[in-house]
Amino acid sequence: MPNNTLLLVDAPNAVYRAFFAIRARLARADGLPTNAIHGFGQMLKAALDMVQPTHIAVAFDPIGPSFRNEIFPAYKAQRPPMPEDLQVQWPHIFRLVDALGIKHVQLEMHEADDVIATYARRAEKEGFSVVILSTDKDLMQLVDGRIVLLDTMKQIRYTPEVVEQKLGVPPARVRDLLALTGDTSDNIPGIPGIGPKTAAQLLARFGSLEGVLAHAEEIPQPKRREQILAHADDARLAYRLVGLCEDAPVPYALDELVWRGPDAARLQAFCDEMGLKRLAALFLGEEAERPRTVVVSGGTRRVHTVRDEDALRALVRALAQAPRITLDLETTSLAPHEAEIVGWAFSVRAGEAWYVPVRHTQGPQLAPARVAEALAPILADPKRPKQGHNLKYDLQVLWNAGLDAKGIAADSMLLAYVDRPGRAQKLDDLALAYLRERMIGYAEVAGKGKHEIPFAEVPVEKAAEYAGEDAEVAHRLCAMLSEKLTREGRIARHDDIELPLMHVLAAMEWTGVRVDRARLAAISDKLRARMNELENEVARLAPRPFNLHSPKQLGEVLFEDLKLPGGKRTRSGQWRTDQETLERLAELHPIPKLVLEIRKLAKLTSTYTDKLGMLISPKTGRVHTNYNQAITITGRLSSSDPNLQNIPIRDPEGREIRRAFRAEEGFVLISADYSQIELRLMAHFSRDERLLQAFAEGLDIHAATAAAIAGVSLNEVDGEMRRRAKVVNFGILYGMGATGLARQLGISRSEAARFIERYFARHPKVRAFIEATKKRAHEQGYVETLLGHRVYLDAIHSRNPAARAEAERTAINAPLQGSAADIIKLAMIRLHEAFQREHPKARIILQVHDELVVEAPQDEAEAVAARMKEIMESAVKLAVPLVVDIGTGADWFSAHAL
DNA sequence: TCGGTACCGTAC
DNA sequence: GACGTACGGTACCGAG
Repeated sequence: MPNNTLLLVDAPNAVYRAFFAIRARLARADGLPTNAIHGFGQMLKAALDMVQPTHIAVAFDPIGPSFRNEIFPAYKAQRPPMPEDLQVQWPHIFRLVDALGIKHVQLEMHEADDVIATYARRAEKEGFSVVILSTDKDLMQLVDGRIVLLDTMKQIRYTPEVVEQKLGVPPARVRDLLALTGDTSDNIPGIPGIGPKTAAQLLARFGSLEGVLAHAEEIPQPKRREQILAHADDARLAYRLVGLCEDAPVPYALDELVWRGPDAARLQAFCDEMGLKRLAALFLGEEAERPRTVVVSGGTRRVHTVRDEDALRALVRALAQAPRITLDLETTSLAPHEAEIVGWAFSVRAGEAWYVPVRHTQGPQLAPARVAEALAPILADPKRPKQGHNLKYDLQVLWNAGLDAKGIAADSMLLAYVDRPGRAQKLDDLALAYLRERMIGYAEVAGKGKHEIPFAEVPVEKAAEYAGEDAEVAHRLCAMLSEKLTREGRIARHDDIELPLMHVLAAMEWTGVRVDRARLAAISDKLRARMNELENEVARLAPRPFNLHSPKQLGEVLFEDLKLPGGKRTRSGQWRTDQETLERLAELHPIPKLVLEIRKLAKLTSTYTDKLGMLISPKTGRVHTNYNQAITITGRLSSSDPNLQNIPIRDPEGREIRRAFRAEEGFVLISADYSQIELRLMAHFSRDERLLQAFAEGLDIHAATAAAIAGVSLNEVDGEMRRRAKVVNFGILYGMGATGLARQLGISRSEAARFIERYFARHPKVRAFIEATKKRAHEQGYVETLLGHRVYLDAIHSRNPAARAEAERTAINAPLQGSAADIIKLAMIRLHEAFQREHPKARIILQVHDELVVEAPQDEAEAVAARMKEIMESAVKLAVPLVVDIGTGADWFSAHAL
C-alpha cells in the first residue's frame, strides 16, 4: 500500500472554535443560527485543501458520560453549559459531515480524543501520514514524525519541534506536563501553583511525572515542594485522565475512511436548506479540481482529476509550459488495435500528476473526442518532449485513436534496460529498485483473475490515484535515469539505438503480418487426424492405459512396466523421456517412436497452428506480435503473443506453417538474413587470421573449419566432416566443452577433446579472445557488445564452480550474440527510415534475430530487396564482410533464399 | 480456480 | 550435469 494521509477532525474542538470565531449573526431566514455550521465547514475545507487527505474521519464526544467520569466523577463537571445557539446547530453538523461523504464517529464512554488517538495510531502503523484538525493540548501527546496537529485558523502545523517550542516539552512528555498543571476547563486538578513553565522546568530536570514525584524532596522552593508532595495523588489522577485511550471500539476499519469526495446532490440540498450558499460554492464550485494527495518518500503527490473544461484548460496550460511531459494511458485492452483510452495520466514535475477520465462507467467526465482534440496539438508537436514507460504501447494506442505523438525523448523502460539489462523492467520494479517506493499494484485497483473488472469500471478516484502514480513515478524515473546515463556517458545507447528502434518496433507491431487462417486450419486438421491414429496405436500397444503427454506416466510405462533398459532420471528423480532418450529406445519398442511423432504433432498444433489462428486480429486479419525490447540479457529482442521468432523451419512438416504467413495481394515478402553473423563477429573480435581469411574469401565457413581441423585441403572435406565442424563452430560460440561436443556428435569424450584442441591449435586467436573475454568479465563484472550493450555477470565471482562456469560461458557468448543484435537493430532503424523516404508502401514486418522480413509492393520488390541488402550489409564496418542472403516470395516459406 | 514448477521442444 | 539466448505448451501439485 502507498503511504496515504488520514485527516482526523476533532469536532468538539473545531465546532466550538468556529462558533466563537464567527461573530456575525449568520442565520437562516427562520432564525436558526448557522455560524458554527458555516465556520466548521470552512475550516474543514481549508484543512482538506491543506492536507489533501486520502482518508478522513470526524470524531465527536459521547452524548452521555465517558470512562473518565467513572475514574473521576467531577470530570468536566464545572463546564458551563453549551450555548443554546450552538446546541441547535449541533445536529446539522452531523448532517454536513455526512453530506460531505465523510464518516463521523461518536462512541459511548469514549471522547473524540480517544477516537482520534485510536485511528491515529492504527494509521501510523499502516504507514499513513496523519493530520489532526485540533488545537487541543491533550492531543499533542500523539504528535511524532508521522502525526501532526493542524490549526487552520492560525495556519500552524504542530510537529514535534513546534510542540516542544510551544509547551517546553517534547510530545512524549505532554501527558506528564498536563498532569502536573491540571486543566481547569476540564476540572482536572493537577498541582496548585504549577503552571506550564514550571512543569516544563521540572520535567526537564526529572524526566517524567514519576521522576518529579520521586524527587520532590530535592526541590529547593519549600512551597512548591510541599504542594507537590501534598497533591501527588491528584497529579497521578490527572495523569490517568489526560491519557488517551488508543484502542477505543471504533466502528470503521481504516480502509472505510477513504474519502471519495462530497455527495454533491446531498450537499447541495443541505446547503439550500440551511441557506449556506457560500459553503455550497466552496465545496461544489471546485468539485472538478480536487487533487488527491498521497505521501511518497520525500514528499506528497497531488493528483488532479480533470473533469471539466476549466480543468482541461489548466492541464493544457501546464503541459504547454512543461520542459518534459510524462504520459501514461489507461485502456480497455493490452492489444493496441482493440484498446480504447479510458483515461489519460500526465506528470510534468515530481509530486504532481493529472488524470483525465474519459471512458469510466461512472462519474462526470469530458467526452473522449474533446480531450483528444485538446491534447492533439501538444502530442503532435515534436518540440514538446514526451516521455513515459513502455511508450511503444501508448504510441500504438494513440494511433488507434487517430492521434500521433512526436518528440518522444525518453522511455524509462529502455533507460533502465540500458542501465542494467536483465533485471525486471516493469514500472513497479523500477520504482522499488531506483526510488525505493512500493507502488499500487494493478490488482489492488482492478482485482485479478475472475474478480478482475475492466479498468473503465474502477472508480475514478481510485483510477486517478493509480494512473497518476504511474505517470508521476515514470516522470521521476526518466529524469533520474537520463541523468545517470548521461553522467556515465552511456545515454547514446538509449538515444541513438533503443529509442529509435522503439518507433520501428511500434510500426512493425501495428502493421502485423497477414496469416492465412484457412491454411492453418487445414494443416491443423491434417496433423490432428494423424495424431489421433498414432495415439490409438500407442493405446493398443501399451501394457495399460496412460497419458502419453505426461512425462511422468510415460517414464513409468517405458521403464517400469515395459522394463526398457538404460533409463536415466532427471534431477528431480523422474524418468527422463526427452527426444534423445526416446530415439535410443526406438529400436527396442514401437511406443517411443510413436510418442516422438505424437509429440511433434502435438507441438505443432498446440503451439503453432491453433494458437496462431486464435491470435489473428478480427479487425486487421493479421497477427500483431509483441516485440519485447527490454527482456533479454544479451540485447536481443524477444517476441510473444504469439512468439513469431520460433516458427518451425528445420522440420519439413513444421516448415509448412510458414506458408500461412502471406503477403497482401499485390505485395511480396522479402526475407533477408545475415549469413553466419556470430562467427563473423568472432573473426572480427578475435582477429584470427584463418577465420578472417575464410570470410574474406567467401568460403563455406563450416567446410573451411573442417579442413582446418583435419589439416586437409578444402576439396577433401566430405559431408560428415563438414557436419562435425559445424557443430564445433556453434559449440565455440556457446562455450561448449568436450563432454558436450561428445554428446552432440556421438563420439567419445577424448575424441571430442582432440577435436577442440585441434580447433584451437588452428585458431589460436579464438582461444586468446575467449580467455581475454573471461578475464575481462572477472575484472569488471560485465562484458560489452560492439555498440555498448552491457551484460552483467553477477555469478562470475560465485564460489559455486558450476555457476561460475555458466557465467563464463555467458560472457563468451553475450558479446557475439549481443553484437549481432546491435547490428540488426541499427539496420532496422536505417531501413525503416529509408523506406519512409523511398518506399513508403514497404514495411518491415518480422525480425527473427538475424533475419528481417519485409512486405513490399510487387513492383518495387527488386528495388526494395537491393536496398535491404545494401543497408543491412553496411550497418557496421567489421574486419570481415557482412553478407546478407535474400529471397522473395508470396509467403514466408517461399521467401527463404535457397 | 489459481499460481508455480518440471519437463519438453521450437527458434536463432 | 556437461551449450548460449528466448517463449510457451502440458502435466502436476499445493494453496485458497
